[in-house]
Amino acid sequence: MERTLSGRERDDKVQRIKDAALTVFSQDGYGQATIQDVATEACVGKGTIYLYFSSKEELLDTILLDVLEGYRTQIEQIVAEDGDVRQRLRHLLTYVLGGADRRRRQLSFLLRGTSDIGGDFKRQALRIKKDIMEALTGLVRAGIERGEIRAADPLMMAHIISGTVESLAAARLWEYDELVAEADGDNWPEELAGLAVNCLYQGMKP
Amino acid sequence: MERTLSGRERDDKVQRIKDAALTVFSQDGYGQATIQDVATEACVGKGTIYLYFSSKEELLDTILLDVLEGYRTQIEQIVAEDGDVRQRLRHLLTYVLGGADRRRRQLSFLLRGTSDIGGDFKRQALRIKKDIMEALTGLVRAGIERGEIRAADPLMMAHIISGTVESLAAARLWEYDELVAEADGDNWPEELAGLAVNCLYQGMKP
Amino acid sequence: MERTLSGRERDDKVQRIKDAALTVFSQDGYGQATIQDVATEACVGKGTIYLYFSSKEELLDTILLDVLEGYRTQIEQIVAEDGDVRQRLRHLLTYVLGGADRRRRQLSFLLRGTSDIGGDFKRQALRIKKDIMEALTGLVRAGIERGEIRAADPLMMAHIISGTVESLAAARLWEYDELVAEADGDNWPEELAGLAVNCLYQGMKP
Amino acid sequence: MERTLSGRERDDKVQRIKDAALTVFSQDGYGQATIQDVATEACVGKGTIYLYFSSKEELLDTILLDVLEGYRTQIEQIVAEDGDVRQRLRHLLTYVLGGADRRRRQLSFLLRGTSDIGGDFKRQALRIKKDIMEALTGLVRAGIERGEIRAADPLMMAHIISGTVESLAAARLWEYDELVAEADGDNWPEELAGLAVNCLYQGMKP
DNA sequence: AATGAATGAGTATTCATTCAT
DNA sequence: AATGAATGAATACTCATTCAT
Repeated sequence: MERTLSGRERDDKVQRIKDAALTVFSQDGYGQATIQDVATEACVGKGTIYLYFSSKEELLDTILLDVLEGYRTQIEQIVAEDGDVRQRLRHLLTYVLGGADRRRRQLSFLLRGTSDIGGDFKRQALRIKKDIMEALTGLVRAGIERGEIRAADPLMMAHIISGTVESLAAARLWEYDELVAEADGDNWPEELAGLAVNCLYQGMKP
Repeated sequence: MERTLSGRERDDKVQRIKDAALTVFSQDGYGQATIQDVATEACVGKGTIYLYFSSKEELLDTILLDVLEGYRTQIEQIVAEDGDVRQRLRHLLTYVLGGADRRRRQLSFLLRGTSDIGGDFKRQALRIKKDIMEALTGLVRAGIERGEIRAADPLMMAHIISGTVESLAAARLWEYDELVAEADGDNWPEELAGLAVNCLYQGMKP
Repeated sequence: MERTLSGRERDDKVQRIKDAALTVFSQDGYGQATIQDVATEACVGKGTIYLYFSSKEELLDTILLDVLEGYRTQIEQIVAEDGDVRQRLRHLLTYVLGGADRRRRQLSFLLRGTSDIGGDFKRQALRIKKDIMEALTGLVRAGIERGEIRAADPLMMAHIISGTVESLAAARLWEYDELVAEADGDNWPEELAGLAVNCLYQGMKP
Repeated sequence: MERTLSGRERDDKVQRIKDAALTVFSQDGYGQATIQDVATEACVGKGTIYLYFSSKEELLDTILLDVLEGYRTQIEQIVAEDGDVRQRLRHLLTYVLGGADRRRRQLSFLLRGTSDIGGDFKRQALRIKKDIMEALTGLVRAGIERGEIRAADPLMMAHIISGTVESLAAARLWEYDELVAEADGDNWPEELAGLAVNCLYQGMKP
């Protein structure tokens, strides 16, 4: 009867637990959610979770890093695309604003989730944030080199881009303004992304 | 014969408790912080806190709203100033980026920890966020009317402003990039604000 | 301005506090009732109660003893009356069953209140209970001497009397049977008392 | 793979907790007893109690109802016996007065502590008390039909019986009179029961 | 004498974690 | 490997009691 889980089976179970944790934590908040909740959502026993994660906090850290890394990967990929920078920027915004429930849960995590994390993990999270900023800075630099973007402080521009993305994402998540709340066309994320990029490009000067 | 706290005395004590809670919550996170920690920091007994707040969560909600309202008030004030809009924008950024420890604690609070908040409070918090967005939108509209800003979607521009501010503030708080981390002149917030406003105005188009 | 309460004033206040405690304790139970509840009901400050009672428990003990002593006094008085024993028994029952709200609160105390009392007080309470049983025993003995009651164990008869009284009183208090619940004539306590005494006298033998 | 408590195991544990609670509550009173006391007495962890009872109060209610129901069951059984009513009455008294420590604890419980019970539970408790009174009333009616007992108000007679039993039981519990306190023969409960029944039958009339 | 603000000891309750099966 | 019953550390919250005014 003794049997060892194949790597594939193991990975499936771990993923199921992480998905459940993402759902439950983003719904109730890390503090309110219980391990039992996660276990129930994942259709496993409480004890099983401890076979794969040493503590509730490690579970939190893991999925936070997962989400962050997912973003980094995706953003780095978009940044590395061929073609003009403006198009890549539109991709970026479309990616963050689009996506269905699962992405929204992830976003909810990113935008508020750092309240219960320990110092050891914080460093990794900041490392990833830095990576993302660097990717954006690189994108700006590429635009300047290609003559698509005017020569200005690339890091500041990266902040402007990143901040705009996050602000729109938050608005979408909490639904606090019309720009995002009332968007309902089939491809509203793309349209919104286009609008945002236009604004970013032209600046505020008349 | 009687001994009832005057309004002033009462307010002082309440403020002491809120300050202590802000300090402790922003340091350890709401979940980790204990009421005893707050009481010790405020130099009062545990029970005293419950004379003024019905629960730990009410204390959290109260200071979160306080901080948010403080920001709203200040921002609305800056937005209502006379003079050109560009100058007001610089003020705004300087205000958020500047400030000493207390302001940093508040920021840390805003940018972290909405993981443990309940539905009733959430509505108020979003109401305030909306107010802030509306104030910014108004500022953009004023700029357009005055011919200082080109005619574009004011709400999108407000997002760009708000996002930029938050991104820079977060960078300052978590110290994850050089732009902010290495700023050390006497008036770096102002200089950074100026730089940001320039970028915002001119846009990315070459 | 310094002034000492006259004995009369002092007694009034003590009585007000005891009345309030009787009301509150019998309503909510000693465990649930708070000193603040008692103070509010008595229209005094919390601190004032501690001028006259050293602790919540002493307050409980005091009113329990008060109630018990009131019963003892009343019963000893009835037992000492002139005239035939049967008449005195009717008085006794009428006294316990009759009386308005205040008496009911007292009863509620007597019939359930011994759950939270300490050992030191218990002795006094039992002393009084014993006194009451002795008074009843004496009444039976008097009846036997007068030829009104057949010669049998007087203590057992005292138990029968006392038990009957308590059982009817409890039924009235908790309203769990028709005999008492539906009594509503103007002088139902007397009628019920008469019925009980008849039954007690004639016994069950056919 | 699985490990779920069988019904039997579960019942055993629940019973152990209820026994412990009965012991502790009757010793120290509900208010003074702590859940830790009960857990220690039951040789389980504090948390285990909450696996089977949702609160301290539910535990109290449960054992109170258990004890009451035990009495009801036993009394209804005795009442339903064959043979003459007088004999059944003796059984009844012997049952209540006799019994070893466990029964005394139960009695102590019934006669003390209804000071902390809530409204929902109260109804059930009164329902049971009513059932007991009805059983006694039925016994009296049976006696009347059989010609063993004179025709009189059966409910009043039930009160007389019930009151006598309780009065004697209380005397035994608190040991406040000689009738019960000095009883020490091997079968004193039966003798006392016989004496009581004699008195009840013959009445007080000479 | 009277008061009620302040206090902290005391406790019910929760829940992450363990471990026998 | 998987489970969930058992556990007790940890903590929010209550309230009797004190004491400055």
